Formats: sequence, structure tokens, C-alpha cells
Amino acid sequence: MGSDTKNIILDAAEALFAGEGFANTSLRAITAAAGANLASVNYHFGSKDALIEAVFARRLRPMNRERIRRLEALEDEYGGAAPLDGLIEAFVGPALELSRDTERGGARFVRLLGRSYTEPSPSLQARVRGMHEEVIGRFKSAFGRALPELPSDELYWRLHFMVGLLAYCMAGTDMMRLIASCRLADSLDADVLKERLVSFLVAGMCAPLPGPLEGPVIAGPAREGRHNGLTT
Amino acid sequence: MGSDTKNIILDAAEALFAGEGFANTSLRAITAAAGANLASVNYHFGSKDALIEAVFARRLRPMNRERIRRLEALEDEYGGAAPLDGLIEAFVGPALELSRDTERGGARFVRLLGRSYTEPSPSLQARVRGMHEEVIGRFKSAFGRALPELPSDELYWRLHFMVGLLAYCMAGTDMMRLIASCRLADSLDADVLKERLVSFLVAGMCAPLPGPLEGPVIAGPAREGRHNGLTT
DNA sequence: GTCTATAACTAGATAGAC
DNA sequence: GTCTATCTAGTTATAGAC
Repeated sequence: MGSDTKNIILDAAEALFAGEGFANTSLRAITAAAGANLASVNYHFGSKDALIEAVFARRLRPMNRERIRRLEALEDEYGGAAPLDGLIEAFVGPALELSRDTERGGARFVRLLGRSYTEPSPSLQARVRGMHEEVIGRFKSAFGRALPELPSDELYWRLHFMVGLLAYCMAGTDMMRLIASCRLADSLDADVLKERLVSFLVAGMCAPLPGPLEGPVIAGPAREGRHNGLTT
Repeated sequence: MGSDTKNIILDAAEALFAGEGFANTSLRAITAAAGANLASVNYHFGSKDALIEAVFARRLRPMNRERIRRLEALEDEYGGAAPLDGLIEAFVGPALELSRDTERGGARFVRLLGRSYTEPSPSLQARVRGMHEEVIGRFKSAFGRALPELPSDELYWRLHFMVGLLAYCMAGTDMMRLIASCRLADSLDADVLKERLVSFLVAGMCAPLPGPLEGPVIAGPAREGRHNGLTT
């Protein structure tokens, strides 16, 4: 599994990118932190851009595999009609749980991943998007089956809201400290955050349809049992 | 009010920062786009950092003044007990409406603002946070009055979710295109987005309390009339 | 206020010895 | 695979003429 220095460089790059951003992190800083030679990045990866891609690929692929594993487990259990809260947990869980996995990058990478959604570089956008493509597609249709009465453009926007809120939470911004005046320890407790996030998202996904004309009530989230669709 | 070139530089900087990010935009690119001299940035603003701050201050202050104006109007109307959906609209509206205001920076600045929340630079974080401080404080207590039965740490997390989701929507990411396969025109329609976002957020703020022990139902969003608190 | 010229530095990438 | 040395090009910032 790859040379040793290759992984040491990936670790150092991950940490520095998460802390300073891509553009503000030089190859010199990375190789110094890794105890490696300046030329080694270009030898092992080819370019800074390729290094960035490798940093993402290393953790994103297993994470998205886990998402799909949980999705399939749900569909097996419920005969193809996975319930809404299960789907949300299957999507959100693997991302948030990464931050507990200190052995394998943990919180550092989660911050980086959260920020990747709003990074301006088009090449990075394209690369990361490619790694998410399959997952997004499969969850899109699963959510469609879980919320069959929701119009599809409304569904897409709400999925977008879900992805975005997860990304923001992962990025772990300073703004949170301003709002909650809370210590970082709390924000790192993935389990508590997951529960709060899932409850918020389930309610949002079930929200009544918007509209200036006081649209019909679509759903109030029922608390007992699992949500498996919209109820009138 | 300020020299002419000063504003031309601000416009050019705003556009380039929004498109390429701060670190990837050089003063040379900015002055070239503005038709001004390289030295003029340092003459008028002192440094690149100070220019960044000026770009934000120019639009952030009026925006936050408008938020507070709407908050006060609500509190006048409802005698200090502003309803939940009104509060959310008062917070979210002025930000999203900026993107319609093509005269005054419009969508460009909104994208930039959305991304500012996840920018790594600590100095930028501190500066922008300072410009938001008063607004956050006042809305925090108003939301507390609108949702009196919600435990305060839960309230803070949900406010954090609200701010984060708004930030993500403003940033207008590529990921959205992957999810919705939608044309940009749709994403720029501030009114439609606002309705969708408010409906999602109202439901999320009213969500049942999370907890492994199947907590009590706190609220299902009622569709008629305004939301003004939690109902059992 | 605006310009030219340049100082002082840092960046990514590579050639070639070991 | 790893190192040194170096190339080329980019950066912010400033001094000083107009």
C-alpha cells in the first residue's frame, strides 16, 4: 500500500490544508512538516494539484462506500422503501463519524471536506464532484421514493439544503463560536451533533410546501416510528 | 463619498475575489481589471488585507442595518414577541435580496459573503465576525423569546444551522448543479429560494428534540397563521 | 493622486548527482 | 527514492519622480 513517505506527505498536507487552505499552504511547508524533501512531492504525486486530489481520494472513497453500504442495508431491510430518517442518517453519519476516527485523519479531514464545497478552484470542484457523483445519484432516487408526493424540484432543493448544512457543520467555522459561545469540545462530539442535525433535517425535509398562496399542509414530522413519506 | 477610483477598485476586487478566492487574486489582477495602477491599492487602502476588509464592510454594514430594522419592525408590531417565521425572514431576507441588487454588487458579493464563513484566514474570520456581532446577539435573544421552551444549547445549534445553511446557499456551489441538474438562472431567483429556505428553516427550528430515548414531540409546524412558539 | 521602477520575497517545478 | 541547487515566474509593498 504505497510507500511510507507518500502517506507521511499526505498526512502533513491534509493537516496544513485544513488549517491554512490550499492556496496558503506551500509545498515547502508540507515537506518540512513531513520531514521530507521539497522534491518528493513532485516525485510521488507529480504536482500540487495532484497532491490535493490524492488527499481527498484517500478518505472520500471509503466514506462514500460506507454511505452506499448503509443505503443498501436500509433498502434490504425495508424492501426498497427506505424511511426518511434512515436515509438522512445513512448520508450524514459516515461523514460526521470520520471526525471521531483520529487514527485516520479524523477532524482535520472533516474540516477540509466541509470547506471543499465552497472552494473556488474549478479543477478542485470538478475532481471532488466526481468522487460524490455515484452517492448523490443513488440517494437522490432513494429520497424520491421516501417522499413521493414532494415535487421533484422541491426535493432537489431540500437535498441541496441537506448537503450544504452538513458541509457547513463539517467545516467547523468560527461563526459557531460567536453564536453558541461554546467550547470546541462540544462541536467535536460527533454523536450529539448527528442527533441534532438529523432531527433538524428530518423536519426540514418534511416541511410544508412553500408558496405565497398559503399552500397545503404536507407534513408534520411524526415522532413515533420512522418517517416513511409525506402524510396529509 | 470616497474617491471614484477607490470604488472602482472595490468593484473589481469584489468580482475577482468572488470568482477566484482571496489568495488566488493578485493586486495586479485587481488593478488591471479596474484600469488603475498597481500602486493605487496600497495608496488607497494600505494593504491587500485592508482592501479585503473594505470590500466586506461596504455591503455588510447596510445589510445588517436592514436586518435590525426588520427585527425592530417585527417587535413593534408584535409587542416584543416576534413570531418565528418573521424572525427567519428578517434574518435571511436582506442577505438573499442583495443578489437581486445588481446595481450594488449583487450576486457577486453574495457568493463572496457565503464563502467568507468557511475561509481559513483567522484575520478575515475575526474581521467579518466583528461585523456580524450585533446582529447575532439581537437575533439570538429574539429567537429565544420566540421558542421559549427550547433548551438554550439546542437553540444555539439550530441558529448555527440556520446561519450555515444561508451561507451555503449564498455561496452558490457547484454541488448544487450536481444535485439539481438545474440551470443557474433558477438559483439566482432570490424570491423562490427565500420561500423554500424559510419553509425548510421554520420546520427545522420547530423540530422535535433529538435524543436516543425517543424524546417528546415538541412541535409540528402549523401552516395556518404565524409560528410563534413551540406547541405540545 | 497617479505613475514607473524596483526591492525583497515566495511560489511550483525540475535537472542531475548520489 | 532521495537529495541539492537552481530556474522561472509570480507575489506584496514601497521609494521617488511627476
